[in-house]
Amino acid sequence: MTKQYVLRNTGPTTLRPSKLDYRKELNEAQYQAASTVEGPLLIIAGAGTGKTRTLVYRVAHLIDIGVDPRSILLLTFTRRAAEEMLRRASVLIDNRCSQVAGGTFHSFANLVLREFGRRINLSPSFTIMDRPDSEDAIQVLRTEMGLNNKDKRFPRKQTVAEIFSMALNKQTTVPNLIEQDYPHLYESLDDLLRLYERYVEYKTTKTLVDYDDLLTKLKDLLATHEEARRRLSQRYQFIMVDEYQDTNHLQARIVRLLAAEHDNVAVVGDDAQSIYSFRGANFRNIMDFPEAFPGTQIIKLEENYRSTQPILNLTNEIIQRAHEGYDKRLHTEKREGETPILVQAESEQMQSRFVCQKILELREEGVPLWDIAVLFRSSFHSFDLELELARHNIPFIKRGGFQFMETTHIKDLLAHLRILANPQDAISWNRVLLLLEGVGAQASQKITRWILQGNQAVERLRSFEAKGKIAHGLKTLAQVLQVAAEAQRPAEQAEYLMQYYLPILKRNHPDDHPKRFKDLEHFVGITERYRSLERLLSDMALEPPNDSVAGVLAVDPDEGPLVLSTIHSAKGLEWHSVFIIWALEGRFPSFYNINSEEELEEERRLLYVAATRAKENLFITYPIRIFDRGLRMVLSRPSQFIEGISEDLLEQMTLVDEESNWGWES
DNA sequence: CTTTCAGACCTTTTT
DNA sequence: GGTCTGAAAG
Repeated sequence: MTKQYVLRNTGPTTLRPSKLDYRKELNEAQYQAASTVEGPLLIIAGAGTGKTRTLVYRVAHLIDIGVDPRSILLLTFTRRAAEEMLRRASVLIDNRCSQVAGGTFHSFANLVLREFGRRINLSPSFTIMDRPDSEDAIQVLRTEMGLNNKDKRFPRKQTVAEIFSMALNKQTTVPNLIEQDYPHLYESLDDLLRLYERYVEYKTTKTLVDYDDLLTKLKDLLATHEEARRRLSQRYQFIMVDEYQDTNHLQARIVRLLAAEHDNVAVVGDDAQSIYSFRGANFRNIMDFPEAFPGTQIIKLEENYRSTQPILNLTNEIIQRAHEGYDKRLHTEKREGETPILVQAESEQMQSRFVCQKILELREEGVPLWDIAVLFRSSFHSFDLELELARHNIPFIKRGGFQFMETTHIKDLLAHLRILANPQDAISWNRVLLLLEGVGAQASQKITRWILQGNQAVERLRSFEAKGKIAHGLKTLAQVLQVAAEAQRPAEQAEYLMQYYLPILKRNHPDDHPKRFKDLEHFVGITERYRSLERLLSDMALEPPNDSVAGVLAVDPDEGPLVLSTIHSAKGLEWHSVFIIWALEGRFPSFYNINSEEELEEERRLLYVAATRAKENLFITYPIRIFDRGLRMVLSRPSQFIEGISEDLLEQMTLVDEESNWGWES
């Protein structure tokens, strides 16, 4: 058989004029952004200015002029965003769009490292640790090092994990970070540094990779292996990055290296919508882009197609009060519209009742539930509202905050699967062993060490000498893992392991195991979609299904549910009507983020992002005089971001309780 | 010595 | 609902 050499249609020489008739569909700036395909391009796109639309046309245009879809890389903030854009591009052109490489930086790093990891001594079968996994590892090492039974208090594992991660993402060192942001932990600095060293070593020996490693290792690969860099850069001839204001220096560096061969990079972002600095994101990345890429063309999209003028008047005012000067005033042709409304409620309960009642009214007026969203700063802010919605049988889904993948029982089941995929995964062994009766922290670590000393993990587990209950538990576990390993599909393995896990579930959660069981079944359902266990596990770590199961029981199957979301998870989305609840000083801005000007500015941008999600109606609500148990203080002032805004821009409203008129009744 | 259980405390935002 | 602590139980 003759060997074949595939000639690929990439590079500018094959470009031909586009047949796509998109000139009519885009305004001048959008058209420029979509059709400028070569060289570095910075698109500054205000909220609702058709940024996604522009990117969609850009992808379609590239393919239309003959670019091989496989040589296009579309980096977005979530995988769903990439999928959505490619779906829309497919409608414009054809299915070739599905061959475009797209996803988050982390998922892209995952793919590249599975392919090229060997070059930096990383086994391609590495397991991705999510944040709780990192915390578990830190916990194990801390106990091992005897750091928790000293007289001085050691920071909690979450804090430790956050410090380690932050140091990398903010491009600083642990000592510097402690000095700046955690001065109260200064006395633990030496221990933290030793722990950090152990943590790095631990991950390496166990073939574990955390979120930060994905980016760091990809950067290292590109920076130090010229051959890999050249191959990747030649493979991805046209690179696009969405939400560039929320990338950090590592990601910027990765983009720079990936584009080394051609400089064909288009980044899109809005400095006024940067809301991820807690993750090391820096909106100055946007400003610095032209320096990293000399000859950058800059295009600004300023016409808003989403919101009515009254909504824009308010959002312009909110961002105008920022100290960092964003020279941005969005305008729109959609002049008519309702003035946004500020609602003061007596109590949290009244706030929830108002939102429910108004939602039902909107629905009567013909606004579908799925086109309404309730947004909030922190995920627990919606707890009371969730109860109220349930009372009115209003179906909803909740996004952001604590996820279903992070619940104990799902993580337990997942740990069993992870052992099958990576028998070196000490974190999962530890978790799985702790579930056995009679096994605590000491025993589980001892057994884990024993297992990892050999190659045949399950055999090692069998040969561990134990007595009574423990011995029995280990035998059963070994047997179950062996049988599960022989199953073909991930779903069969998950189902089998779930059966084994059920008695443990009942024992550990006597009160609510039926509810948790439903979650497990739901999870097993998700695994049906996968043929490869490795792929399943990567996806669960990088792009977990992020809708909670709670509100899925829609009353009317034709009508999608109402959306409850943290503002962070609402990024890039839009709704007919938007409620922003808890606009209360201490909650929004969050009490934890009022210590510096930068933090406060980010909170303000967060409100800006939330308010610019609305197309027609915007309600901002707050309950007055609330005792916050967590903060142990009374919150009684509306958010500083909306205080003193003129009534022309934000109409004020107070709630009157119908029942209070019946005072004579009781 | 290790596990288990009861009670106190705290809860930002996410790949 | 989670984590951490201390004390009882194994």
